[in-house]
Amino acid sequence: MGVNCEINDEDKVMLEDVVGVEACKFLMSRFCEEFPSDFNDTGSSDGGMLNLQQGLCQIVDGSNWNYAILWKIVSSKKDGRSVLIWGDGHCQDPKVVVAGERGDGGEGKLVEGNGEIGKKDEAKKRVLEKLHACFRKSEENNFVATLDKVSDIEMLYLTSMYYWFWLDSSMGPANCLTSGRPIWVSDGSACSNHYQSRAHLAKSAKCQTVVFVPVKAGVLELGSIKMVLEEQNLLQVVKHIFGVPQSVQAKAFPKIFGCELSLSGSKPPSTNLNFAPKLEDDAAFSAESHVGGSNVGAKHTYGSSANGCVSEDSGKKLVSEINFGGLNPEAQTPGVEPTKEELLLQPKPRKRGRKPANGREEPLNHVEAERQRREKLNQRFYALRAVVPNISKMDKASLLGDAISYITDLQMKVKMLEAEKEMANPKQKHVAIPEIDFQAGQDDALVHVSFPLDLHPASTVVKTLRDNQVLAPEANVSTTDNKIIHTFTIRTQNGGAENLKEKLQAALSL
Amino acid sequence: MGVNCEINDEDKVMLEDVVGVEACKFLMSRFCEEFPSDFNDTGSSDGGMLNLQQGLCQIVDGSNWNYAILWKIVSSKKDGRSVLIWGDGHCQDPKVVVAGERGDGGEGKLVEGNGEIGKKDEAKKRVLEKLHACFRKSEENNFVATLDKVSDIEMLYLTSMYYWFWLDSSMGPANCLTSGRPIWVSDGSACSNHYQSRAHLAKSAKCQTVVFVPVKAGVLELGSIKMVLEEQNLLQVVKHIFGVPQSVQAKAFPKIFGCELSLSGSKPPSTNLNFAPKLEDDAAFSAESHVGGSNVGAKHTYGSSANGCVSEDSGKKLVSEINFGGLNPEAQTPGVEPTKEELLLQPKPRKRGRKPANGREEPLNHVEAERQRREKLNQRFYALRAVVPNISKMDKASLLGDAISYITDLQMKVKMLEAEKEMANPKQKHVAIPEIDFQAGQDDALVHVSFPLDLHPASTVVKTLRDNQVLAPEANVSTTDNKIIHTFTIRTQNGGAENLKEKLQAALSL
DNA sequence: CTTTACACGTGAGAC
DNA sequence: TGTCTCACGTGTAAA
Repeated sequence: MGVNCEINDEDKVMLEDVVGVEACKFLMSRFCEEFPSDFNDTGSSDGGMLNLQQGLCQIVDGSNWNYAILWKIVSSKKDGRSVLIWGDGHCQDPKVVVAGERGDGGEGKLVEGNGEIGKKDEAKKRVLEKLHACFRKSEENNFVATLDKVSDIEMLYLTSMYYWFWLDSSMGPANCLTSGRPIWVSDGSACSNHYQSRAHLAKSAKCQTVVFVPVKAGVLELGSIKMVLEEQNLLQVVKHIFGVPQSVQAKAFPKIFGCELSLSGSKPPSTNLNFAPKLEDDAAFSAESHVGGSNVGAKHTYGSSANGCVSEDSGKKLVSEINFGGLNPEAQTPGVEPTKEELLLQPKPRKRGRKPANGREEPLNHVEAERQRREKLNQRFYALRAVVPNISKMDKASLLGDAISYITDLQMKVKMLEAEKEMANPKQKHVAIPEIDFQAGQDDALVHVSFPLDLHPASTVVKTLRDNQVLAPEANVSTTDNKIIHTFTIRTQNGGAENLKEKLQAALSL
Repeated sequence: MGVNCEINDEDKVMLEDVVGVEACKFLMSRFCEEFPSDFNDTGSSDGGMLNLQQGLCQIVDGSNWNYAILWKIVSSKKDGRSVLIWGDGHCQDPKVVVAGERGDGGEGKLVEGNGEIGKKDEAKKRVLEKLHACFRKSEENNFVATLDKVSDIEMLYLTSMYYWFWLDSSMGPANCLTSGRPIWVSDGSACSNHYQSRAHLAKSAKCQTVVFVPVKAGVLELGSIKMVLEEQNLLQVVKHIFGVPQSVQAKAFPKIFGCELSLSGSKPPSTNLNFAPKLEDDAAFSAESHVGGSNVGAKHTYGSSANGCVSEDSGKKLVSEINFGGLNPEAQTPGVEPTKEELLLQPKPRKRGRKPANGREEPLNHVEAERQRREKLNQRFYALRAVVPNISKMDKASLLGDAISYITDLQMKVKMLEAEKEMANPKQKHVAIPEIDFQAGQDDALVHVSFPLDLHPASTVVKTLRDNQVLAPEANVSTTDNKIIHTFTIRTQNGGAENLKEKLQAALSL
């Protein structure tokens, strides 16, 4: 198509309008930066999914999820810095199903396509074309042209294609990877924090739930416009399909260990100072040594980044970072034996980054369990907040109160509606036909059936005729296969019946 | 009436049936005990409400409350023991409004009275008459005879009239008085605990909320069949109308102080032992000295009976004992000066029953405030539990999850029902009359109106006729004022139309 | 024994 | 400044 990769002011305004100011800024900066082309694909080097697309479909199709994106972790050949890039994805929203892959673009399958493409859709398409032109090599075919209509979910999904992240964020996929723990957010406003610059797109798409799961190749992102509650089951499935990250923690981010340490004790400043020397050792250890096969990363799961690194952000309260099945064996099964490698490499520091209070090991898991319990509970609170409208105040008690009155309101509403329904339905066939008179003659019979006028479908006709002083006390009814035809023979001679046809039609169309 | 005050076995069975086994037992025991007639009316001695009834009406009428009872505290002239007796009350349920006062019985105003008095109502009336005969002096007129129908709420209310309590209970009005704190329970099952032997009556009346508020003259009890959430506003109003108790704590119940102490520290047993000696002093102090005018009772509010005395009862979790406006000035305004009397009488023990951690006073109120916050939150949880059906597990997280899915379910239900309603209503008048044919002649016109058979009220008739191989392709319709009469002339000669009348009636009554 | 859920006292941030 | 809410670590009790 005739779209070049220069972005003029007009383009920028359109871009800002469609993807939001932040995303525009982000994408412009990405455009200015050199695209990281010198990265090793660390994920696929040791046997990643043969067919990512298949796995993604398995997760998304027929589920509540509207899209899945696999952010692939790759590391620079030069300095070893890691970056998350678009690996693959799958999108499915109520109306449109699109599957896209980075290499060959994507094929848009249109389920519903009315010819009318709104102004906004046109803008979306132009933005996608522009992005494609700017970020993709020219030999890649432009799949955008094949799309008729771009839903908001699709827009979020397709724009994400041009994203890539350094692992320096305390939010979103990067944080998921560095913390090594899944992030499950099912509150719209909290989602925004994790969509970061994609927040505007996510909001437009009405995304209510976003989940990041650390997997072997990087991070799997799932999004839904529904509110999907935290579900360990799904995490297990994801783990099964996409594998578990070998070494969860990032290779060169001692910062997060610092963060983890800073929240270890109940008084962060002092304990942080006390444990600072150990931090360096540990960071060096995990930066250099890959202990293959065993879950060394589990050692770092105690310090939740939701409590540490994100601490200055108000969004911390809205985030649940849950434990990931068997990913954290120490927390799940506390008495587990450390592996040989662990014993070899760390003979002394049994629990890093966390003061065991009195030297004994037991309360540690207790603390962690309690932390998780709290997080789960909070997650439910945020979820509740999402489904209850008219929250008076933001505190929990008010929320519960509002939820209760909302529920009782709904119950009443349902009761009333159902009562109405019950009243309406049988009345039509029951109350409407109370009077039947059967006069049997010799060879024939007369059946009189009497209906209340109001409930009779012909009532509007009769009433309209009466309103116009037209007398039609009698009518003939003939029944065909599936129709009943009332034939009213009326006198129109004494005037007042002008435009009667129009009046009837008007009355009937009400 | 011809009801004597002897209770035979038959009476007892009826009594048990109507008021429940417990209430029957309680009332029988009360009947055997001598009614406390030698009590001082401590409440009215220092200027109680001039017109209690007025205040009770003010609280109940037009509100969600179905009844209000003022339990008056009176103390024995002999031994100083206190008892709560029926002071006054006001009852208002959806159907019946009754106001009763102890002295002159009560006047029953019947709003709705259909002449049909059921067997159960008869039993209720007989029970009330029996109770009246047993407990009231003969000169009091029997108001029961004036009642036509006794609702369950009324039954609870009227039976309560014959109740009186020693202050030795950890539940209900007695506990409210001894603890000096309002009790607000808006969970049906938890209500039972506080209704004590009246539980069966309360359950029959479907009482969902019961509130006890300590007031000047004793304890105000409010009950509602609705779930009414804790509301400080109401407590303030009650306080304003009925006044604040002068000396909240009971005169001779060191037991509750012991209870209060037992829960003071985080390790009940040890602290309880440590503070046991002090207990005796304090108990003696408050038993002997009436410090008029100041809120000495506030000293005792830390030990909440909901946490202490009731501890072995599972109902403890279902009870909220909340702070009562200015009733607990220390908790509300921490820096308040102790009164002279307090300083004189207790020079040393600053905060009884609670170790101030580090000697400073500030965290104490903090602790209390937090306690209240927790209780409030829990109260909401129990309330939520009450309105959400199908609770899978009893823990909070599951409760919230269930509530959320219940809400979404309800929302969907409402949406569907409303959609159905929208679909059904216009369809009846809109889709049913799509075809109208107007043939205007010279002096007359023919109006053909055609309906789908299924939506026509006469369809059952037509179908029934068809099913019986009766041909009636034509019928005559005549319209009267508010009826439409279809007259079908049918041939019945070729048989198969036997019992046609019955068949028609059967089809129409479906 | 472990697991799980809860309430408590406490420090901290928000207003 | 106090007041209110929250999250945290801890003790405890039931499963």
